[in-house]
Amino acid sequence: MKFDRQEALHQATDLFWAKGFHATSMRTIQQAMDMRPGSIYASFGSKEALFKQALQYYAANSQARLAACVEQADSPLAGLKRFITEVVMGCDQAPSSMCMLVKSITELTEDNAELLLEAKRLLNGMEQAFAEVLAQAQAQQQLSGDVDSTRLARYLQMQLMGLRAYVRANGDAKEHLESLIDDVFQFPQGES
Amino acid sequence: MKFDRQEALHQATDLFWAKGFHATSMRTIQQAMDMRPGSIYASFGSKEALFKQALQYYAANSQARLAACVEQADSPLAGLKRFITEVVMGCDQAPSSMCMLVKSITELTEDNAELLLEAKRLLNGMEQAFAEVLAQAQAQQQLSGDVDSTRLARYLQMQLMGLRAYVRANGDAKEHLESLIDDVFQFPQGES
DNA sequence: TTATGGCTTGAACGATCGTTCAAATCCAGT
DNA sequence: ACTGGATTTGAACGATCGTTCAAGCCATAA
Repeated sequence: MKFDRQEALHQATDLFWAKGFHATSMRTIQQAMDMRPGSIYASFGSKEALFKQALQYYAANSQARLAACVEQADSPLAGLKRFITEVVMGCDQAPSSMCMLVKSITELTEDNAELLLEAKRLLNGMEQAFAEVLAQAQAQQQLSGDVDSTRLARYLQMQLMGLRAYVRANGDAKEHLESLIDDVFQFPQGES
Repeated sequence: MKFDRQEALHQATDLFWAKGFHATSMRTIQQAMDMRPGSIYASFGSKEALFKQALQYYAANSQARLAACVEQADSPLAGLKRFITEVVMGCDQAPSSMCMLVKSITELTEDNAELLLEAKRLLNGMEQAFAEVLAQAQAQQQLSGDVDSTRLARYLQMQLMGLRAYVRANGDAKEHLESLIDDVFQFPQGES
């Protein structure tokens, strides 16, 4: 039976996502992966390197899910809304209700500067993906071309961060989520 | 020279705030407090107990600063806006740009259930303080009485979470902060 | 069957973790 | 100056941390 690198990385990602970088020990990772330390270090290098690859794995997955939503839906905007709804409504079944990238940026300091930078970089990639979908919506006249799609994406990202953090802090807010999502999708039209 | 419990707790709070619970070791706390382990354990009990008291110290401070803003300002709403502006604009000089309560709720899991619960409880207290200020504004007819001040406070808290998390993830967003704060203060007037 | 080369194993390393406690120190009351 | 109780000290504990590596295992080629 050959060792499945992808599956092992998936297990590590879920663990890191749930417990964070510092609270996850290599011993629990060894258990979750069903691998011995030597093999893990041969495949992934170190705990930091493994975490970095987990971040990348997570980000790639997220972007793929956004792309799938947009492709399946009738319009870019409907796809985006569906993605956000799925993320927010389903986040109590995920390893953590928070985005793993945001959670990592929250936890990490300059003591792990490289990991912090990578998480920021990947989160920026998500924001750009949002911006591209919004630009698509503008190209199809589903959204006014007056507003800057980059600024809209930034606004959207901030709202999503607030939403998920709030759910994490106060889980019984699920009753209000749909109306909050509707609020978020009434984009601000003001200048600046 | 008598040992200053308040000052020691302040140092510990800033350290926990900056680095989080798991990444802060008792040894660095001993250094920051300039105290030996025996004294710390005699005064605070354990690392968990110390962290809990740090959370309470932080929350009390935050509520006091909100109260001071409201008292100094011309109106409750102006005070609230001033508080939020101060928090958001000054958060790059604080130990962390994130609220310590939110950061703790993000980091902690059921492995430290008691700390997680306490952080949620204290954050809820902040939300209630917001709601009280908003109710004051309604009583003075500065804000429409049609909307539920509790719901408005929840919305405000979520926006503030998003704002600070976004600043943490993308520090060069400060140019957009004022307009974002203005957006936040155009409360949603829709039903439920 | 045997030799070879790469992968897996798990005991063990030094460092650091949170925590304890006997000894040293301090200070108020006589 | 002396004493007694409270406080402070810092060495040391067992546990666990991330990591290493010699030894064992197994599939393939001769």
